[in-house]
Amino acid sequence: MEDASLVGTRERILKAAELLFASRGYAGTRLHEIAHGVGVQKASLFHHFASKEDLYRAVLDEGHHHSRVTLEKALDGADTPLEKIRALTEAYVDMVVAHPERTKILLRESFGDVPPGASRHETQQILGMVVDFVEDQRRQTGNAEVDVRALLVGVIGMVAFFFTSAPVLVPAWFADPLDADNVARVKRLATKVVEDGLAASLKIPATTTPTKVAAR
Amino acid sequence: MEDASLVGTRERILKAAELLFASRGYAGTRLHEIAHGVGVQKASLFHHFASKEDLYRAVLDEGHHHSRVTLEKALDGADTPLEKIRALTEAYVDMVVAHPERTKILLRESFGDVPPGASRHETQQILGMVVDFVEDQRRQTGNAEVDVRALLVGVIGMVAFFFTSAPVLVPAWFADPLDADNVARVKRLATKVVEDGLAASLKIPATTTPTKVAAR
DNA sequence: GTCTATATAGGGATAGAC
DNA sequence: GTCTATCCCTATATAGAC
Repeated sequence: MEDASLVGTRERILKAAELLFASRGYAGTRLHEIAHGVGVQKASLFHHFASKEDLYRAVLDEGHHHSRVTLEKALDGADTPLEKIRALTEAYVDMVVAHPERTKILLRESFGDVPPGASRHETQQILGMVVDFVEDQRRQTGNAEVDVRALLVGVIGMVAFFFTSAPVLVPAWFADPLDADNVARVKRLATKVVEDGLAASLKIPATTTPTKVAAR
Repeated sequence: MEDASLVGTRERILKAAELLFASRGYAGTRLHEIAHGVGVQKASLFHHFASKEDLYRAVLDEGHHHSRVTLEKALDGADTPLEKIRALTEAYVDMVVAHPERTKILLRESFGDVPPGASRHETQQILGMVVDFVEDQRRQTGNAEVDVRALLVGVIGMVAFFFTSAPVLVPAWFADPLDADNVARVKRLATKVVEDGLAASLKIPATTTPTKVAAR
């Protein structure tokens, strides 16, 4: 972590923009709010970014890049297929927890909440990467009965929604949704869903003893 | 289903507004688009609703009301606790499938995408109703190890994301996401997650034979 | 109850001094 | 590279005829 005063204005704008785009959406965010968040005048933003749309795309690109790197690293860092899948799942949860705003923006992307010009290309590539890997494994075992895509989409929805939306919807339910307990809880749930879902396909032993969610 | 020409203009406005608010969000939706969807002039909207915000709230209220009625009906229509929980899960999936736009709007609500005045009161009440029921059952078995709230939030995220966001994100993956096959698939996955998650608490036998997702 | 015309405000973007 | 001042457009909302 570097001293905030040492990072360039461009970076501080990106950060403030990410925060606001996440909570208000593209159309709902006002440039003067972003400027205010940075502590600068609205007009100054245009020195760093050509337009609001350009700024949004920069935020989006950063998110895509980070996601891709994180997931690739998880995939490369583990050895066996089972370990890779576990690493992938945990890395995703960790990523969401570490960057809930970014996650929210990517979720918004999946709502069609994007400026006119933007495409879903990047996200599609990243999801494709994950699915390709899992399907590769699946093909080797010859099992065709699991829909990897549906499972992936379901788990993403589960994890992302839990950490980004639940706090807004029912703030009283999870005092601090990002605390270690909750993270562990969701990680366990996600891992279980993934592994049970893929058990038959990947010859993973089903983890399901009737769910005992151990206290921390 | 009534003839479209027989429903009042107010209802047709609500419907067009729901569609647009769902896909573009509150801030991203223009009143003239809604008017165009109805086939009427922009100014005419103000005869039926005092303001854009008022219209949005009406759409939201309708969604809340329908959700509450649907879930209450599912709860009342089943006998044993296990059947009630299954009915609840299936009813939720069916509701999402039948009204993806409404679902998207409620998801947006959980993003904080609401006009200044709105509150999350209604949604909180509905979620509370479900949780209260499940926790009631849980208390009778004395098991304290499952976090019903986390499970509920997770499943909602999984189901809602699958049907509303996945089609936008990766349209190529699910030719028709709302078709019977996909619905069955998700229903099975959701039911499994719920029942495995609650198995220990409700003395439900764990369903987990290593997941075999039967072809239709 | 719907229309045309218009008022008004606010937001994105630019000009140009410093 | 940041500021102040301003342009210009669009979106909500209103007025008032039909």
